[in-house]
Amino acid sequence: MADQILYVEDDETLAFLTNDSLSQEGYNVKHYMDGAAALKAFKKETFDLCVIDVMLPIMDGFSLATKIREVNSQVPIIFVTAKSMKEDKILGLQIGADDYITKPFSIEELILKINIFLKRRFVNTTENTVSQIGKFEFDFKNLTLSIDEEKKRLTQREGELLQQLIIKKNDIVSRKELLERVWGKEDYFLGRSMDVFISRLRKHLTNDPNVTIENIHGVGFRLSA
Amino acid sequence: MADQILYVEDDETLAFLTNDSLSQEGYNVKHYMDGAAALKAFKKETFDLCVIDVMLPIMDGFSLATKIREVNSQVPIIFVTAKSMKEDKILGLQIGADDYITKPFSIEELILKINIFLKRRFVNTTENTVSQIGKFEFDFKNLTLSIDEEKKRLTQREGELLQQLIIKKNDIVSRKELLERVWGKEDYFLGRSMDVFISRLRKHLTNDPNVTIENIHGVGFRLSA
DNA sequence: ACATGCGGTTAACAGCGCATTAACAGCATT
DNA sequence: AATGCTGTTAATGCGCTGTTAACCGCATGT
Repeated sequence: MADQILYVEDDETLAFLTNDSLSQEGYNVKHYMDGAAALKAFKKETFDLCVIDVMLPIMDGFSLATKIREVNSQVPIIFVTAKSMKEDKILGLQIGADDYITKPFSIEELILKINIFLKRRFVNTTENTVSQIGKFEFDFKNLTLSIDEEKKRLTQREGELLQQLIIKKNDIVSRKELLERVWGKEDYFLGRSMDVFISRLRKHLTNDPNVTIENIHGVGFRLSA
Repeated sequence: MADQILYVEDDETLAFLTNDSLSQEGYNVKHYMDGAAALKAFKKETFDLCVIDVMLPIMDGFSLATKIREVNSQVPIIFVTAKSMKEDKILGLQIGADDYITKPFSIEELILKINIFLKRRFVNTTENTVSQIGKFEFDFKNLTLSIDEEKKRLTQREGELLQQLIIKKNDIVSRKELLERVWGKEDYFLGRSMDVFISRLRKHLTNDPNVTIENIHGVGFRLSA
């Protein structure tokens, strides 16, 4: 799911360019020409980050930020200031902006700033680590494998290996790839070690006969559900 | 308790001025002339934030940041770059810097950036001072743990550790994360120290058998209720 | 200056978990 | 049939964990 960005800018040419670049970066950008429209949108949808120009018709950027903060005290806000004016910066940051960028700015710099906040948030929020595999529910973060109200605990290695197999569910994963991703390197003994773990995983997965780990001779394994 | 800032800068005049301003702001600034000295200090003491010049003798700012990240993946790092060099910025931010500032910078701007991070951290830890955990009621601010009209007093460290476990109730928290959040950094002895505290917490929590701190071998702990 | 108490750290040891290794049986491919 | 690959179980041993107790620094009180 792409991160949704609220972008408020009245200069149409700049907005078009920025919107384009951010979209190419993989963000879902919603652009508004004035603060009132932006605020209305913010109240209806959820945004992961806001980029707001300070100089705006109808409602200026600071007022908009204040209104946004009333609804949401967490969402990161980045201000775009027309000139380098120290007082404005301070005012904006006190309102609860998290950063600002001065026109003219390079699009790379803006992307960097956006990434900083979205990366940080990603660390804080609980990543979706639960995958469904047949009748099982596997929680990678908590290393649990559940089926029919029964919950098993896996070890770290078991979990990592299962995770790798699930990522390529119904596809073959080569021994080499598994070894590198789970153990970091490959040699003969680690290979045998992995076989032991495959064996244990199979035992863990017996409760749903539709879920199987099959061996592809000389190549690797395939988890199918 | 004043926030402690690690400041690495080889230009003595600039360092003196900055140090002075930050001290007046109420920060406890420790200044080092080179990366090696700074790293040594970082490993010995706890810092709430780092301000690092990129151009340094002996060990450059990026290398220093990398080393710091090995010990502590959480502490905010602000880079000071001599020129506006895009590649360097990107490199620095990928290493795990949280922001950067370009020379020459106004001291107000630096203070603003510092405040953003320290304020943010503050916001995260102060909300929700009373939490319910099983039959217990834990008041983080007052460091009290109550059950059935019986009230126990916890120590500061016990409280912080319990708080971190409660925040991720029913989820695994890694040893690394606990160490960084409660002790500010990680090493072998602090790890053992933490085990002692886990042991003490378990003793405090015996009155409700449904509340347990379980160990996830080689990973961390999980408080379940 | 000397006790006292408190809280956090370090030391020491017991115990256990789990990845690895070994060993052997069975299977696939040639 | 021969060879290499895989499945499984069991043994081994390292490293992680639980716990008690001693220790140390610091603040407070006498």
